[in-house]
Amino acid sequence: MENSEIADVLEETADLMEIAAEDGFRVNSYRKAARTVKDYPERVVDILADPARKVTDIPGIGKGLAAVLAEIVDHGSCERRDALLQKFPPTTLEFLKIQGLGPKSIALILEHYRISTIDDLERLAKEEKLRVLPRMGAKLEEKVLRSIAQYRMRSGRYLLSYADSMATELEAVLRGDGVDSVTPAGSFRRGRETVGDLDLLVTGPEAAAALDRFVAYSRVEEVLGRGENKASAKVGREGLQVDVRALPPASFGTALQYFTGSKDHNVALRTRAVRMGLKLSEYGLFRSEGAARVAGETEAGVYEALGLPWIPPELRENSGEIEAAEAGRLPELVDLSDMRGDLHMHTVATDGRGTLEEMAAAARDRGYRYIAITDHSKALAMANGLDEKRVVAFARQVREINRDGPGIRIFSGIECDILKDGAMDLADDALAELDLVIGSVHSHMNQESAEMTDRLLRALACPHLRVLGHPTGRILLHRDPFPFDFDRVAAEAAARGVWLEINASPERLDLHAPLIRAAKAKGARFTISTDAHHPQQLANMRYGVTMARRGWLGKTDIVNTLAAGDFAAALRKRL
DNA sequence: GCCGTTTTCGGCCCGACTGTTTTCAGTCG
Repeated sequence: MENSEIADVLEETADLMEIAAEDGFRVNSYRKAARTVKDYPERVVDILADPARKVTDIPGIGKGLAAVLAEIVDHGSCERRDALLQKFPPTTLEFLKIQGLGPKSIALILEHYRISTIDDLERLAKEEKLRVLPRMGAKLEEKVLRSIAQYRMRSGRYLLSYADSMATELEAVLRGDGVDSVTPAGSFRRGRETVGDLDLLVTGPEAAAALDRFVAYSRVEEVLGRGENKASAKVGREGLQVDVRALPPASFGTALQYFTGSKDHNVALRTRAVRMGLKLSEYGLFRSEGAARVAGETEAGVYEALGLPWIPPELRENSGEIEAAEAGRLPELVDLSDMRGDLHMHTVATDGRGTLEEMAAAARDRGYRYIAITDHSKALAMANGLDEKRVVAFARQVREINRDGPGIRIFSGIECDILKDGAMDLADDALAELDLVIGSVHSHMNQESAEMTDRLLRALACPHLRVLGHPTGRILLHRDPFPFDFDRVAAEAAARGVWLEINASPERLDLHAPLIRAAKAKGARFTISTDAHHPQQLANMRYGVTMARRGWLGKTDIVNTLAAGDFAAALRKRL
């Protein structure tokens, strides 16, 4: 059983407990455990199976949840969940996804009506049967019907790149006379690979007017709320929820800190503030006694007043960053400007849209010193993948181009399929002709964990392999990572000098933060590459850098920050 | 249910907005 499946069961149990009006703090413990388990670099199953290990060493897992984890691993559920499911059928959990309905309202509805599906709920609202319940009225029925329509239309999460373009679009709408700044916050600012909504902070004497422009914007589909200081709306055909807040300059720093989150990071900071005799809210940092303001104008000032250096948003997940900040051991994070080359891209030779020359020119324009052209191998027949003969010809072509001085160093490469049994898709002597071999899994992704682990370990043993491409194979919002023993593979890659790719394609962003940190702990080194299929997609590098930052990586962890000569030297010597 | 530089018991972050109400509970972030 994978950690993500365990996390799902915990999360579902928490939902049920909440509807059953169980103690909120206990519910919170389950939710926290779900998050921790989901991101934990090791499989909980393996820890439970190892008599020398204790799951209670995982933060947030105590005696009670340890027993629950054992139950879940043992038979897919736990006693508490089973009991609650007797009262609340699993389909009623979907009601929580309907905006406007929380656990209290759902419990109330279920108390009065025997319904179990969203369709039932819709019928109740249409027949005006909700308004007879206490604290419910016509407005709520309308809202429920609208939310149900939206629920049926989409998954509720959006790619980081989509939020990015929306933020840019709305910044232009919000700017105007008397608006000093428009700043995105939230999970977007932390660089999460998907976001649920977008938070924009506006300051300036005419910030209220910016709210007016926002709710009147032509691409706003539905206004969810409009108060003095805040407006919320669904924007665009996809219905991304955007919250815009107008702020006074005196509290901009605390507001930016607060709305950037994460929730867990904020809770930890507030707890720290309380211990120091302070109170932190989005309006400022105050003394508990007398309420004198201590900080608030700048984010750095807030952290400073709490005895900490400023913490980069990408690290704010309450996963050790506060402790590291306190000890003066925050990492010096890699920056987009550190990148010297892009090592994974495709051309018209296979399924790319640009020629080799166009890709090289676009890379040169970005200021890169080198690139690797890495088209597909023959197993991807659909993409017209290269066979041995074409590989040899391609390597020769690149040598000739480099002799002509193209203004950027070009390395000949391949994204070679790792076949079902872990063999490489191309013969050794063909691979030996190339400067850079990336190995990637594109097929048979439903193998059992043990089989996939063996497959990857065998691939790592290929002496020509230099990079493991998009290591987990996930496609965001579409395909889960394939299961394998990541720690073992990362350790083996480190031992053999194979670099792990951080694939910057917005649909992949693979590896992601928890795995990057786990791999670094095993001694792994990394590449960040775009997997571009079009010259414009080279710009996606920034998302890959964001993932690396979220994984606490510095410049020295990433080989394509090396100068061209040093990188070429690193290519030649594999351990 | 977790956790401990005030603690093994008693805390656990804080506030805006909405709708349904005549003072506030529920939802949301």
